Amino acid sequence: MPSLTSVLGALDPTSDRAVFRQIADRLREAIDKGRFKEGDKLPSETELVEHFGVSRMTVRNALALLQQEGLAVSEHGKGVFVRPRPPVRRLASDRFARRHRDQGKSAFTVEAEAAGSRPEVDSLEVKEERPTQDIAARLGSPRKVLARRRRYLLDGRPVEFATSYLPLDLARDTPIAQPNPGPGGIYARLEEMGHRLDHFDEEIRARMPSPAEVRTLHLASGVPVIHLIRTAFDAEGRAVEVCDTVMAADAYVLSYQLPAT
Amino acid sequence: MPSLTSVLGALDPTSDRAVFRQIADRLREAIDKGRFKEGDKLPSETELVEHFGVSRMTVRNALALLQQEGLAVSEHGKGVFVRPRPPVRRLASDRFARRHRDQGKSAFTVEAEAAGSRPEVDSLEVKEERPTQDIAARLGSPRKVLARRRRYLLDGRPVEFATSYLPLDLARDTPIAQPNPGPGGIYARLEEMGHRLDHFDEEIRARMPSPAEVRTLHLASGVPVIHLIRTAFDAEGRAVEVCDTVMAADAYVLSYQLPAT
DNA sequence: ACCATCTAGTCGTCTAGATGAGTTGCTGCC
DNA sequence: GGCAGCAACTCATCTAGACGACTAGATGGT
Repeated sequence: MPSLTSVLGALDPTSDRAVFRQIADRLREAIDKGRFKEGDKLPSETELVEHFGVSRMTVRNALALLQQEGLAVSEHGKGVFVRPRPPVRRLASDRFARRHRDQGKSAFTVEAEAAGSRPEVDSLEVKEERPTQDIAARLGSPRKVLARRRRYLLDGRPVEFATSYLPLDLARDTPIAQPNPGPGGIYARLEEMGHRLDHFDEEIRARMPSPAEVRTLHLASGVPVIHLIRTAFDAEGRAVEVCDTVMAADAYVLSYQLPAT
Repeated sequence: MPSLTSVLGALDPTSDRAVFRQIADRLREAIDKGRFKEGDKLPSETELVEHFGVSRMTVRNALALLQQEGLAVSEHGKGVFVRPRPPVRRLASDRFARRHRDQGKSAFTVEAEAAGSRPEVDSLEVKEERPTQDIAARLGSPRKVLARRRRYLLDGRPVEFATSYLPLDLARDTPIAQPNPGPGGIYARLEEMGHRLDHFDEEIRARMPSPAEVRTLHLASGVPVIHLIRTAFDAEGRAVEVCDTVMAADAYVLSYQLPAT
């Protein structure tokens, strides 16, 4: 067990950089250099207080900084740990290709099982609603919409929360209004109903999660979300579905292939 | 001027929710309801201390929470303000289409001026380097690469930092190795040199910024970054360029159009 | 009119404690 | 051996106060 001094060094009293930032710097360096690896426990607050000769609030400020940066997570009663990087799921831009729609399982399930993970879907809710202004504008201002909400989990960890909106006049009394819309999902049903899909628009934003999103996705502090809004258009140019997805950013890499036209 | 009580209400002493979280909840509600608008000053720490009857650290914890959520920013000596949402720049998936490459200006400059903003590019650096393992793998393991670094600003605000990597054997002694590669940028030069571009791969991640990125992009706390890695392939399937871009997430919406094949 | 200075108000940093609550492992009883 | 309970350690929350640094407006002199 190397001494704390050899791992963290000491503070520079002549520096005008705040002490808690210097402590965070030392810890960050140690993590970057591999002195602490993913999942390792960092020195306890008490140990850092004694090592650097500062008060506990100063040490806590330093640790809070690392958590905001997404480098560390604290666990009450246990310690502060280097944040483990969960395996990421790669979303290819052809994930809605027709050739992926023939199977009975959802794209999420197929991909997850192929990657050796245990997929789950919960919070399934299907209901009719008045659309928000934004959703209504994207769908051509329907009075009401069908909303399909669900949460996706990998190996028990929630990673994504999605809501699909469809104009109610289009979805009412169809399999799309059922909790399970059948093989190939709602896109297969839409095509069967004569809405041949032409293209999708996807808008991507990144931001910090709301408190509700932190609860739903069990997000550690320092983990942003990716907010993806996809609109599906049929061959007549009508927007037939808007899917609003919030993803834990540490669980995803989005991948797009663009032709160089 | 409405009283603080009418805007913020009081705490619930029977709740087991931490006091600083309750204070943050009250402030967040007030912001959501429009009682405080973008750019408005929140009550000072002293005012909140007196209103809620708690110590200053408790109030500061509450305000820190709002800043982590990206809802507020503090300004030393002035106060804590509801974070203004800067106008976002939308990046379309056809932004590298040939038809956009004819003009003398860069895509960034043209788009920014069209949107009425004042674009700048700085930190221009062009040099030869040994590639990192990741870049090397994407480019077919060249021994050395040409790296082109630049930072983009809109109306004086830095919004994006990008580095392009090209295999050195391909870029050496060409206009691409010049600070200004000429009209249409390096993609026009690559095509002139016989590398007809075929397609781009883009990988998108979101995460919290490193301290270096906070400095380079002047990021407020609670603002994540979007990390985009684009690889350009020529008609022979060779990777001719990798562009590594870090964007302030509050300044961008990425937009992709996907065919429903 | 201009500018330097003062001052009140603001957030930033740090100290030194107290109490509470979750986790873990040990100890001693059965 | 098994288990209940205790002790030690962890982070979470909160208090009360001190000093520093930055901002902006008021003051007053040139």
